[in-house]
Amino acid sequence: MPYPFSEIELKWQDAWRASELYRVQRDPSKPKYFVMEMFPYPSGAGLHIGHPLSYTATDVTMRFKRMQGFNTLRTTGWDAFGLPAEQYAVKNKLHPSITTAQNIANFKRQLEALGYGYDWSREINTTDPSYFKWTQWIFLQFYGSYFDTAEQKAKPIDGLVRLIESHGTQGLPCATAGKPRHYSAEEWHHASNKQRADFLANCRLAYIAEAPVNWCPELGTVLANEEVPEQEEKGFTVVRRNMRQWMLRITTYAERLLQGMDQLDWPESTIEMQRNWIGRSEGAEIDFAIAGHGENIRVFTTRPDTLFGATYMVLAPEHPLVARITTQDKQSSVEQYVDDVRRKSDIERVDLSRAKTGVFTGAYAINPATSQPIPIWIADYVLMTYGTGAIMSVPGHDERDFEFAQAFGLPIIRVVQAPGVDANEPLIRPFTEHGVAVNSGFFSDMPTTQAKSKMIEWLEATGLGNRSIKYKLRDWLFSRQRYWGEPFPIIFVNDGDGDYAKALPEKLLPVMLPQVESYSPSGTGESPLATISEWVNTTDPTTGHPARRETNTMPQWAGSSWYYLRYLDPHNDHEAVSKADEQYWMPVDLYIGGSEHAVTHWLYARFWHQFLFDLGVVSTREPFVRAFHQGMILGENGVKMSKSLGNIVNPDEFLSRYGADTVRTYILFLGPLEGTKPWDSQGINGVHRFLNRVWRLAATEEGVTDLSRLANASASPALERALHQAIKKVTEDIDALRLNTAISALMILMNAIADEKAGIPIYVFEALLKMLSPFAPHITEELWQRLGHEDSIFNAKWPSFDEAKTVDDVVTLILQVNGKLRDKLEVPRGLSREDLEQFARASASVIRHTDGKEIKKVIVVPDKLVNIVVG
RNA sequence: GCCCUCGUGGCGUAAUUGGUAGCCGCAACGGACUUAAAAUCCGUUGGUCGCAAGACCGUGCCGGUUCGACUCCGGCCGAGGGCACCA
Repeated sequence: MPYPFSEIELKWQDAWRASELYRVQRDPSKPKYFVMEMFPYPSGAGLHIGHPLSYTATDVTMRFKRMQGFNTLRTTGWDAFGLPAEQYAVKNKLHPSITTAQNIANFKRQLEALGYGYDWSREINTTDPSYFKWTQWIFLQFYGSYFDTAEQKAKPIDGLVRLIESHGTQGLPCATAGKPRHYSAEEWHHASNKQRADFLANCRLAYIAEAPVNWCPELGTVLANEEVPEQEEKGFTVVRRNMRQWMLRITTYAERLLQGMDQLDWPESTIEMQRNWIGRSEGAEIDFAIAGHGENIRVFTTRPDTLFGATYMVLAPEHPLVARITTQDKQSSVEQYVDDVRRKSDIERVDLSRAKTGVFTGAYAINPATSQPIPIWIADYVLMTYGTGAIMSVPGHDERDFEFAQAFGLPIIRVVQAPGVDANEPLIRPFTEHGVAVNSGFFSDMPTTQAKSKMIEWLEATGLGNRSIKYKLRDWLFSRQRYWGEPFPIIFVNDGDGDYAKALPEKLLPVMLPQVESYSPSGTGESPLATISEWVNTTDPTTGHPARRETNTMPQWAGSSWYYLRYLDPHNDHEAVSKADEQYWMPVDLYIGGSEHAVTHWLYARFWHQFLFDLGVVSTREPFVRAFHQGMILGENGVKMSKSLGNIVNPDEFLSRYGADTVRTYILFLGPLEGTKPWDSQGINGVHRFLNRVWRLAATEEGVTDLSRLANASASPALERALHQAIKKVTEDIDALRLNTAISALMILMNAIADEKAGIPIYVFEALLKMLSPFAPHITEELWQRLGHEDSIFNAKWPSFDEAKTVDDVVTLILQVNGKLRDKLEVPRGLSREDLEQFARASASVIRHTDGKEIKKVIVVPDKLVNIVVG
């Protein structure tokens, strides 16, 4: 009969709730530890077995750190805006806040049943107006800021306005979108509100742009990326269509986001992924004159050393110069091509297997190195969104250019020599690696690295170009055409001059979602909010002019990009987080989340945090010093759990059969936290047996306390050693999140206790309980109480170990001949090399294998092994 | 195509980071207890050969470095994840 877990677990969950055991406050006398997991989206399906993996890992860490004397903060909340609630609302005409509240209640019940030590007084909910008020507030800060390119930080836009008032808009130290028209100080003075607003819109870190969305004409709605395949399967068409969107200028932080990762204790693969996502490239921008035009084409290249090999140029079809340089006779073919490209879907465009396409514009540029005319083509393999939207093509040393040149019979010349290849031999494939420059005028014979920097020097000296760094990272599309999201605190004012965007004053936050009749899409692609004219039409609260509200809503990322800060001060109604709380608790010491958030969520949150750092809202440059990805738990058949495969593991079943302590411990025992591993419903027996064995050390199966096995004595040397080894291993393993081996170490200690013939020393048993308590909090708290303790085990001190007591004074000496194991010997620790060698030579087995052979060498590793090498 | 991670018993895994491969569990088998079953406890369990002592093989495959390689290096095969014409 198993121990009475259900009774015990309910008892302690109630007791902890009543005593507010996990409620924490700032306490400058103690070091803090702030641990968190990715907060959940409260879906209608409830928890599945994957959720408790990261939650239990953080719970273990919290309890462990707490017992080590840290003031530990752990809480949770709800990432509750988002699509499923909205879709449910569309179907059932029920406000999403109602289903959200139901789902949260259900999730919370399940989390409590698992015995997690959350400080529920800090629970947050992204859809709560008291929360999203501050999400909107942060958006207003983005809107009210520009990025100072000289100081590499965000600053209030008011400062920029003062600069413009005195100096005009030329040469502002400010990252802008596009090429805005310029104003002198004088012109600015006379400009209209709209003109000023339009200019400043280009400088703000939150700005409006036309950006492509997934438009589904049949449904009359815009689809999220993850909805596209689903709807296409149903036979609906999805096309790219430009719509007015809010963007966040994350690109200005590219360099800082890159450099900030240097000090982070994050999975190497995640840092690598963020690095690739940011995609920094060093190179040069070079101007090519267009023959017969006054204008230049500016290109970006990472291989300026190959300039002599540029035999043609390619512009992106969307490049603004295309229309101007195309010659009369090429007009129709160019227009046809541009049109074709626009029609092509994303999937088609990124299909790498398809042959290169493009057309000649009829125009020529002058290669500034060779002074030779080279044809200008347009092709869709050049993207308008990267670099300058134009390239110099060096077919000899670039895969794509080579392919294109072959397809259209363009000249291919060699300007970088591969080792051991004749400089004049024709290229049969592009040589893209580094080598030595050839056929490159006075750059010839230089190794690639040197040729690059010399070429840049030459370009800068002649004014033809300059050193340049580009990033793949794009600005963040920050709006959705949906109902269930944070409304933007923005209105479009019409003061007779035309519409322009304007921030609502802070005191009008939060901007609430209106009640609507229908949550269905408006049909025009706009959000359902656009259909509510009494909400949309308003007046500018400062001037009284008529105005319209922004009808887009924020994406789900908005609320999750800063929630960790709100945990620190969740009820503050006059600031997002107080300075005192932020300075005490930040940074997050450990953040456990799935790898699906490795780039997006963690990059976005870092961006917001760095921005808030510039504003002085937070005092750390990075939010999460240590991050960790839990792996995935697969179904019993070893494949990903899914509804359609019917292999979803429901934790409720195991909770009722084995109890929360067993489920918690087993889920971590399954394997390394970061690994992907299948669920095995048989294996849980082992952990359950282990907890039962612990229970029976101090109680009967029926639940009656029985301390007869315990004794107020000291442990045998073997048990004493096992104890100190276990403390060492469990302590180090929990710190390193090797939770599976920590549990295994506890089982080994349990086995050693079982082997103890005399009474089990109480201090050994108590140490076992303390070390087990982060994993199995209920059973250990219960036994702790039965031992006579009045205070919670989680207020007890984590056991410490004595390194000297972890080692035996006898070691197993390994005897090898030619590296092969031949004998083992128990010998006292600390023998000299000579003594060890003597033991080895005396071994019968060693003698048998060395007999009659010449001993060439003897390797002795003290306290470990002797290896005799014979010829 | 490029980048990253990983390949160990029937299964999940472990191995002080170059020094006994298989710890801890699951499953299986044998035994004790029981009228019986469950639970519990004790034992066996990488493979081949052998009565045994023991020998040989064995960490995806091939090669290298080393007295010694799951661990380091090179090449290949396989699985998973990320990126995707980024000049």
